[in-house]
Amino acid sequence: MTKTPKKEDSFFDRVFEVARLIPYGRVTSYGAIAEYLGSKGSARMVGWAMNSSHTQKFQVPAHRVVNKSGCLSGKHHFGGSDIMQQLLENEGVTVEDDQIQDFQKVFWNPMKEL
DNA sequence: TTGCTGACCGACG
DNA sequence: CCGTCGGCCAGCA
Repeated sequence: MTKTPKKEDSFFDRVFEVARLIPYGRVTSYGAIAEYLGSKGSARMVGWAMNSSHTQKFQVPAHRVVNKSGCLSGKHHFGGSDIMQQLLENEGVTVEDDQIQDFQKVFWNPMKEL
C-alpha cells in the first residue's frame, strides 16, 4: 500500500476545479488561486498546473488565469500565438500588449466569490 | 529513485 | 528604480 489512493485530491486537481469556476468574462491570478487553496506561497504550482491542464479531461480556461500584474504570462504556452489574448477579448476583456486592461474590474477572486 | 525545472510572488539591497 | 534570491509542490528524464 504504499501507494495511494485513487482519489485525486492533489493540489493540481483543486487548481483545475477553481479554474473551471471562473465565470465568463472574468480573470484571476495564480496567487489568488494558490491563496484560495491555502498555499499562498505555491503560486508557481498553479501555473504549473495550468501547464498540465491539457492532461485533464476537463477543459481548463487557463487563458483566464494570469499573473498578479494582469499580464498574459502563459500566452506562449497556448500554442505560440496570441490565442490567449483573442480568447479574452472574445469574452469582452480588453487586452493590450499582453496586459489586461481594467484588470481590477475583470478580476475574479475565488475567496470572495466562493 | 533522485534531482531539476517551472505560466509566480514577495522581500531585500 | 531595478536586479537578485528564496519559497512553495508536483511532474518528468
